[in-house]
Amino acid sequence: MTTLYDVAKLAGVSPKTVSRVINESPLVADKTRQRVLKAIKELDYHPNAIAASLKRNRSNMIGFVVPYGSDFVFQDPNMMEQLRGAHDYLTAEGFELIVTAPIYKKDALKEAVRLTKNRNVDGVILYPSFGVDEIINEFKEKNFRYVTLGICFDQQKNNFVEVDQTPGSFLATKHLLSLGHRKIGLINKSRSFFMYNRDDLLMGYISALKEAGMEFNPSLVREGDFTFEDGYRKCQNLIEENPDLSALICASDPMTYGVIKAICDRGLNLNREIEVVAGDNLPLTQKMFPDLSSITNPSYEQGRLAGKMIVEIINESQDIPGITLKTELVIR
Amino acid sequence: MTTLYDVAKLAGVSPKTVSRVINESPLVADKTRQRVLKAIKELDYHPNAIAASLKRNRSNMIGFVVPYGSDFVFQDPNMMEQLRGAHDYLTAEGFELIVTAPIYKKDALKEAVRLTKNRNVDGVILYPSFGVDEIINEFKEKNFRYVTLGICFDQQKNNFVEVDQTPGSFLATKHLLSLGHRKIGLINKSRSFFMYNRDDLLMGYISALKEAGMEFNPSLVREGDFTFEDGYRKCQNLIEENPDLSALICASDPMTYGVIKAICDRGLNLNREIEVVAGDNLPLTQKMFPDLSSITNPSYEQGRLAGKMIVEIINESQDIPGITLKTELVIR
DNA sequence: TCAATAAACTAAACCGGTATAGTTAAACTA
DNA sequence: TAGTTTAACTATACCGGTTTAGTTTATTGA
Repeated sequence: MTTLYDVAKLAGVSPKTVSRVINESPLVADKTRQRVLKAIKELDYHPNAIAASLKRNRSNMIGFVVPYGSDFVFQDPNMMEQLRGAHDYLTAEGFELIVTAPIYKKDALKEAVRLTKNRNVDGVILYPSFGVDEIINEFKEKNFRYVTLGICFDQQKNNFVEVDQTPGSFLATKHLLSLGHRKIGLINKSRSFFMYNRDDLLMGYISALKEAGMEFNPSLVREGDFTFEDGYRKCQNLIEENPDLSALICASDPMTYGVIKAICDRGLNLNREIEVVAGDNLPLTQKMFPDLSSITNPSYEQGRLAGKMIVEIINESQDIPGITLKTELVIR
Repeated sequence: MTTLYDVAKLAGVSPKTVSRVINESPLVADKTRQRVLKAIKELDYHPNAIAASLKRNRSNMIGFVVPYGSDFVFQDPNMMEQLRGAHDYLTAEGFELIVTAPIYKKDALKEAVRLTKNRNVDGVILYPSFGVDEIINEFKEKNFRYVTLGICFDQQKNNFVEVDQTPGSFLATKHLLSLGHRKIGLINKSRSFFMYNRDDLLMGYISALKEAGMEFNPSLVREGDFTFEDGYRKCQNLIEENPDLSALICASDPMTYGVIKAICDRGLNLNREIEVVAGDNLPLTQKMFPDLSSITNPSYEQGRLAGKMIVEIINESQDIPGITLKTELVIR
């Protein structure tokens, strides 16, 4: 291993001067800089980030902690989009992304703490999940840096990037109503799943109905857990309880796939007999089912902004007001 | 920050003794250990992995480098499965996983080098891609640890976990032949895509034909780039050139989705008019198209074994013979 | 009983950078 | 010209662990 000292020796300067050259400090004369750069090249020197981290007390690493175990996460396209967004921003900014998916939901926050305390990550991006309140309190107390993908507790004002699904579901419902549909099902997200404390999707749905002077019928709504299987089940269930169902809005694309399968399995014609609005507008959905209207879900942007926000929080050493993104509707 | 010294002071022992307790060394008397553990608890002490890494010259971090940019990678289910396998093994073994997806293919290997030299990862898992020969040579020379997901160069004997697709495509072809199909299309993987130097999929296909006494017809074969779009295009193309095509084998599931779309778009009936064998047997495919036979692709296992192998290489400080997994066929 | 050995522990150097404080040389000011 | 300021650079402590070599205490053996 060649070290900074080897370079200093060869260039005939002090270690600090080499350090300055590496960090592009202006406090080095051009002649000296050239000499140091030459030595660096000659020795094929690469600075040791670990050593720098130790002294700087900053690792330039960000933890990305996802709950529910890897089999859920790495197969959930929305989480992958969020991860992708965070990855793209953070690597461009010189950060390394440590990804971890603890098997048990309740371990997710412990993981965030572990990464911060033991691994010295500069910050963590995490999902709302059970027991988050106390951990976030611990984070606040100890001045740990974090950004949550969604709101974790009622009074949270800072350090989150959430998606408000009201506009998308409002527009979707309105669109379906305008097409003449009167019995519109909704496969909502489960309230308990991420401890979401807002019921945006349902609110958008209800207010569109209200606007049209229609009554809200709870038997047209189901809560789903974001999986294919649950989309399938809940769709079957909805159709059985509401034989005159003619349209269906889904909270997520994996559930949409389940819904499509259920509709086909019942021998019904997708969109002709039951019109479906997809939940995320993922690329695969667009390609496989190009004539499905879809609520958009800005997962990639959410992840990107979470990356941006954590960097800001780190650099400015203070909390940042949360961001709320909005869903839209793509009519096809 | 409480440090090891604070603990040592409170417990009335030397720093080294605390270090021994942390690392579960047997060279500490039980009484002393208890005293130290009490002090650790009292001070809520967490060891600093960065400091330990610096002296140990080992970071317990593994780099996972994927080429082609994040939009491909995080949306390619097979890569995610490999990542998931590696994640599960490595985190269980106490390693952190740094994931990075450089935008340009050619940067993937530079990334691997950067992670090793600058970030001090203990090893990297990487994909075969262009220019890999020289980099692997550099890795060998400098004694860097690596495992490749596939074979990178002709003479590679060590440090890889690859999948031999011969058995799956042989069995798939045989199966289709046994059902009476005589014109069986193959959407192969592109040879140049990963610099695969073996043509296993094609070989399995050809040898099954040969066994059945049939002639190999190159116009039934297309190379695909693993995307939905290319599956769609190549399927259209195959059908146009071979109107009597009655069955089709796909090298991957995303391409299978494209194929299915193309078949439906032509008004043909999937499986009744053109029988399709899927390429990966991904969970989503199983759920969406439960009566599609499929070649299996042990991506998760491949990733897991890559994780296992890199740990072995690190611990034993020597190369490990490569592993070849085999595909199978699931008939549905 | 006392030397030899093993067990338990410690002091101080070290890993490879960065930060602090201080030094030297050149440039500027009155 | 002497005094002051600025630019460029250096010596050394430091980050928080681990390692090395050595010391003290307890145990064993003849």
